[in-house]
Amino acid sequence: MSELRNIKHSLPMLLLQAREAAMAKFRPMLRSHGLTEQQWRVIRVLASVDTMDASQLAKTSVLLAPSLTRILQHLEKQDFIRRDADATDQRKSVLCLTAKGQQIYAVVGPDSEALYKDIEAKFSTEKLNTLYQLLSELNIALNMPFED
Amino acid sequence: MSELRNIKHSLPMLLLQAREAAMAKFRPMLRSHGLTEQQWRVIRVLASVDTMDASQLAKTSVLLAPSLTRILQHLEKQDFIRRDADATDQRKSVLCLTAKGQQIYAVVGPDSEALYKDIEAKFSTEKLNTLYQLLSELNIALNMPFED
DNA sequence: ACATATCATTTAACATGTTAAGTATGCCTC
DNA sequence: GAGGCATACTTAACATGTTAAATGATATGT
Repeated sequence: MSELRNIKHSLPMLLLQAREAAMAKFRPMLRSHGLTEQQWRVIRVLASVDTMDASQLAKTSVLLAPSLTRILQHLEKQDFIRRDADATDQRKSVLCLTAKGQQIYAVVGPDSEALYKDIEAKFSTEKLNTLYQLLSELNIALNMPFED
Repeated sequence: MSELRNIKHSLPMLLLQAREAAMAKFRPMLRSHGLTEQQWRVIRVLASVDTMDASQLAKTSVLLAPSLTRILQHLEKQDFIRRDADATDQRKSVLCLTAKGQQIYAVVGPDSEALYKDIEAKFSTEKLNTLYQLLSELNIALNMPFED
């Protein structure tokens, strides 16, 4: 009935579908551990760094600040993370995993890794590497300040 | 502090970041027309087909059924869409754009197309085509029933 | 026809996404 | 050192994401 760009050639739609396909098995796995996808992202980032302030954590885990606020409240209540005041800037919260947080990371990590391996088994390593490269380049290109 | 897969090599994370980058300018544009990203997806799909039932609409616009239910209620209240009963199956709703729906599609469409052109200007057509191809292949590969 | 399973959609409940506004702290300059 | 601006969150309000369960209609087997 209409022209315009076919939805199959819409980059955001293809990215969305691809992500859904890639995540499909992750969510049930995480749910079986009582975690959401986003909570796991936060735990995973904190597991890789010892300590991080909330702003950086939001960027690294690709969450907006209001979402992160709620997720941290949740994780703190469950004793997976701890927040300390920054010594030199009272505005900042410094987050880290508790022992319990490190423990669940150790439990969920292998399940997560296994699912990544499944993906790699279904799609050639070469194509996957090309895809990584292109997505990285796209991220850089689109974040260029031209025409902003 | 820990090993495991670097978050920069996580396919779902790269796809999420790429999508965020690609969508960044779309949301403010759509908002200026009073639409959300998801509402626009529904309108756009309906504009391309005359008529579609809700299940197909959900698949095509990459929305889960409960989300689509709410979005359709919203769009119906604003008189952008109309729902009719399916003649042969009372369970189905058949959706279509109203005149007002077609009108907003005609208004927003060009703005949307302009933003796609911006993306294409920042990333070579060749790379974009490779990316489309790889994403399509990934979608197919990941939806294979092996190991399900 | 009847029981049963399946399908299409909706509702419910809770978590997150998104934008705007609020609060508190730090920085900077006059 | 008071005002003004920026930064680091937090809150609020509404929309969507996600899973489970409910509802109603249809297909299927006996």
